[in-house]
Amino acid sequence: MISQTAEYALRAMVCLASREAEALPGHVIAQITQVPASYLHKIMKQLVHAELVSSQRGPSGGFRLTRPSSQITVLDVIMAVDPIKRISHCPLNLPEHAHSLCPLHRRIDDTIGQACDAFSQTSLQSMIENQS
Amino acid sequence: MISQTAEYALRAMVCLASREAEALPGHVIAQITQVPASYLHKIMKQLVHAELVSSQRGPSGGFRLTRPSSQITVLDVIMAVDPIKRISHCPLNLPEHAHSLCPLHRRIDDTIGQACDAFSQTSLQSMIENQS
DNA sequence: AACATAATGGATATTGACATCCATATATCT
DNA sequence: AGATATATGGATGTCAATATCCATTATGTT
Repeated sequence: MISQTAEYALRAMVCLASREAEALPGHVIAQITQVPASYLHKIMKQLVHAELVSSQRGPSGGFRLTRPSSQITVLDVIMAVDPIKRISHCPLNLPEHAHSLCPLHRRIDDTIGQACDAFSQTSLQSMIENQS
Repeated sequence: MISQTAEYALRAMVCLASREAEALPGHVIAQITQVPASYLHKIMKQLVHAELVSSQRGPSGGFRLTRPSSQITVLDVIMAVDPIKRISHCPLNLPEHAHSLCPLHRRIDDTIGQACDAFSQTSLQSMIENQS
């Protein structure tokens, strides 16, 4: 459903959300979220690039959210690190399906759409009640 | 959302559904569905093992559905070749999440569940109107 | 019996996601 | 200025999913 990378990114973002306004260094996030530290750095870079988190080098530096956790959705995070691809045309490339998907891919894409909707309606804030 | 293998399996099953009762050899299915023939054989073997299709060797042999297409769902096909895994426990293995998922994984698993529901409510038959 | 057709099984190759490592750049503190 | 802490960038390694290939087995036809 979602990739390992997206799972890691979500853990890191929930971790940051639960300590809002505090800058957390990468190795601390890695320790808390159980994500391999060296790989997490790759992911954090993508989140910085997507402007979901800001970074600060040097002592007492680290990462923090750029927006309140209520304004960041699960979908935002997923799309930043591992974009969900919608099916825009039938992979068979048949001429008769040029402008509308065949029933199979119509159905699959609808389901992808439902998942995106669900993820877009869930903010990070809503995940930090009771959260470790 | 679904793996390449599941996509291939679905194409093959829809292909068989649209030619019900006729045995189609693997290379014909491969040609129609644009799935690499040698890889398709691997997949067909899994579908046979799951008893969604039966196979017949020799001349005029091939594959055919074991049940009417109205009684096979998209989920049946996906689970046969690439089982969707539900999240049964928090991957962090925290003691406080031993018996209930944390909000993040609760949300993700709910979405997986919704997708499974959608796929389980869609029969192969419903995909063969207008289908090539 | 011989032949042709088709599935099955097993070994191997390719590719991309995941992961590690090391060097470098940047910032803070004393 | 020097030392330390931290992010960044690039090269490389690992592994599972995907894909290919060839030999073997089964079945129908002549």
